[in-house]
Amino acid sequence: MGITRKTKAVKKLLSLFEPTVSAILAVDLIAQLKEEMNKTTVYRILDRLENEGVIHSFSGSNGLKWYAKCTGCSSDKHNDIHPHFQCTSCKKVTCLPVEIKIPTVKNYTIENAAVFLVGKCSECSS
Amino acid sequence: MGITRKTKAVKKLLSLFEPTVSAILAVDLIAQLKEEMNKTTVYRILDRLENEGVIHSFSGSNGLKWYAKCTGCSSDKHNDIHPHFQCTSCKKVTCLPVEIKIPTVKNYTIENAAVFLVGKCSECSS
DNA sequence: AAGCTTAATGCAACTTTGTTGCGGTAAAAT
DNA sequence: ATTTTACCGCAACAAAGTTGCATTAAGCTT
Repeated sequence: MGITRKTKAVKKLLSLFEPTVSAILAVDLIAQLKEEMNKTTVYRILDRLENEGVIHSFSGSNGLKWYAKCTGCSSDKHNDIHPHFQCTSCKKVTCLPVEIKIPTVKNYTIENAAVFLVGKCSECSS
Repeated sequence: MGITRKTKAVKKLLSLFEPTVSAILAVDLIAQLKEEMNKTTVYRILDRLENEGVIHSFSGSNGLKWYAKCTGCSSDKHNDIHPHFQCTSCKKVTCLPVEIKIPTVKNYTIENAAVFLVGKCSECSS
């Protein structure tokens, strides 16, 4: 199976998620870490961390992959049914700590929901 | 500016959206039309039709682009704040005619929402 | 119906994101 | 210290989508 070791690369990558509640584009991570590690390594570490419930991923409206820290996730269950919000001004994406009410729809059994919201954050709307 | 002409290619492409309420992957359209038109043409027609409010697009959880017929859209305003649903069995994606209640979140002005639901459709859950 | 104007198309080459295979490296375990 | 095995870098690849440019064909005009 494989156990994720806390290598330098893993620690470095995790540190980038620390100072912020924002999500980060996989592509941006790769650009930011270009001097320190290979893009293949970045993708593989992200995969592993996601499987362990440390981070979670989602797709933005343009199809690019975002990653963000998890709160209360494990390898068994990903607790990422919260909306993700992107500000049209600063382009930042954040996880909103809001409970999403999944609608019940006749003839459909809904098991999961991904909600991507777009608008203005408080810093940009002032 | 450019006006979309009803060429053979456009008619053919539109006909594929007629018999169904399902969304179609751009990639599948290209594969299906391989003998009749170039993939560049497919992408360009899809772009034009979306700008005119005839179809709308969204990204699936894997980042691939889906297209579906619009109901009540114009070039000015896209009325696509409805959830999209993908069945985990048959993989089909459909537009759900349900009003989504966009949550109000402190410090955020929400202007648009993309909701992607996953589960089982009625045909597959029986 | 012939000619003209311009949108639409095909093709090839390219860009970007993400993946895979494999040889080499380094972290743990013994 | 040696062995085991996870991890990493590199290069090559794959797939989705875009761009430039020459050619074709709609739709007007007359």
